[in-house]
Amino acid sequence: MLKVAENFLTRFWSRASLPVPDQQALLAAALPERRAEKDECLIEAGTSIRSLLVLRSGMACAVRTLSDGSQQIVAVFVAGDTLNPGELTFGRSLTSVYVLNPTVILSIPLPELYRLVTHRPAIGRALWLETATQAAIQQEWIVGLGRRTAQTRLAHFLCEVSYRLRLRGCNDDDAFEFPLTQSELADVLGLSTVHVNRVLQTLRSRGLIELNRNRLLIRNRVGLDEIADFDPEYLHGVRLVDQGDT
Amino acid sequence: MLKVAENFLTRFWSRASLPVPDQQALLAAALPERRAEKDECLIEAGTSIRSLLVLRSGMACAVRTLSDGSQQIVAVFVAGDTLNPGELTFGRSLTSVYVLNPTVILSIPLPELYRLVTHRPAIGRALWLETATQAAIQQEWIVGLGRRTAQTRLAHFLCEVSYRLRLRGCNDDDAFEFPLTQSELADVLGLSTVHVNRVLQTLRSRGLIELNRNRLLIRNRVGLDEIADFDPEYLHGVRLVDQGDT
DNA sequence: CGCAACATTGAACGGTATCAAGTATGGTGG
DNA sequence: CCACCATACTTGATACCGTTCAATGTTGCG
Repeated sequence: MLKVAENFLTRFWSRASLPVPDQQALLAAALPERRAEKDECLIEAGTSIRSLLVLRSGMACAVRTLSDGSQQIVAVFVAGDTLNPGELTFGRSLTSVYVLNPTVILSIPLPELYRLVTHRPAIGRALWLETATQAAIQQEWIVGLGRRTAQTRLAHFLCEVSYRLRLRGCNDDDAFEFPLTQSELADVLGLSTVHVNRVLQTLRSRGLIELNRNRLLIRNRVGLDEIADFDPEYLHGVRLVDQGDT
Repeated sequence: MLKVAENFLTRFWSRASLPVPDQQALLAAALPERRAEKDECLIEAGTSIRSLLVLRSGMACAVRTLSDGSQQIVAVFVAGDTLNPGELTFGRSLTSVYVLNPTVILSIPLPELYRLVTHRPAIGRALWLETATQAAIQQEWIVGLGRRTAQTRLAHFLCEVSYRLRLRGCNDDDAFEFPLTQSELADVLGLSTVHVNRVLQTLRSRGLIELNRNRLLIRNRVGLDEIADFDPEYLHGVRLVDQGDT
């Protein structure tokens, strides 16, 4: 009974990635890919949504700005992520999305997308799954912000980004491009830039990481996982669109 | 063009609540409603999901327990909320869900649900929307945990719960049942129980709220909204199942 | 009545913020 | 090629918000 249900579930959700015909349909409906540069604003908070955005390469982040001018980054996106799967359902965006380093963006206009979702239910389910995956990541951030120390929080974030890049095949060894400034890290972790700097240095002095000029090298992954209290169970996303194809 | 798109969107998502025939189909597929008492565990972390759970009345919360024994509550559910819309897509739960006060639970077995979703796409979209709504609430919590003071965080949480209850029609005046202990509030807000107590008292002494014996009375809503930095824009959920019917 | 859970209070400690300099680093125009 | 500037990073001193520990008060329930 349980076995049957699980098989059915696997077929229903198609965990690995969207079936190829559905992917092709999505790509066919998309506008031509376009590049975006660092600090470019892809989605402005409060604006109505006109299309689904997919990050083909590079990184981006979603930011909330408070009335006192402080900021909190509520999501970081890597290649392959969908930038606004949940916001589609609201019709307007609650956050602003900014580019962190040079990226390539795929854009699918909403009317086209809704037509696709209607005729290809797997696409709708994939977007739902993507929404749920990002929600799971956010839950983990809540746990960190609420109950973990600055050091654990930072280490955990580095582990998460590394793991997510690896899932997408962008991170073969333990070194990768890491475009966030310390000030942006502070806005991710709910810390001051000064404290981010100090915590980074303790991680460096313990031989766990190297970080400079937008590159992160994990020297001791086991040690980092250790102090990060990192368990990747919560990262079971789907690849909406495969990376390889054009 | 924009107008057309928005009308289409409204039809596509049916914002208010699920069409009546779909609701009836859901209710027909559900097991008989059952009661659950305080502290009962509805979903255990790490367990595989067997059914969709809907809270018909009462309150519940989703908890993550860390390796050092500390806890973080990552979601609070009120009457009408779906307890695991996103977890459906994973097949297993990342959090434990506990009952906060006597509740009534509706349970729809997964195989039935998938059959329904296949034949009634509006149900799948409603669950997607519910997932996105809960994700939006979690984003707001991230902002609070990262960038707001204890006082603002607490006030904001009280405003949020009050607003959500009002959306569901469970909160006509400004007083309502509020079953969370100070220790549970601490686990929501990422604070110690001692500090929750002190912040509560400053809110009381300013004449903003009264809270005792599981009842919360908001004496000065405007003042509370003020220090809470509360903007309900992020709460645009859907009622998956109306409250009135049986 | 008496226990158990919850709430309240005080004192001392500590993690992190804030303020204020100072030091790379990289890009730009002359 | 250098002087200049902006941005990012580093470092120290001080203050505060919130924690921890410990004790006491309160409420409700078997």
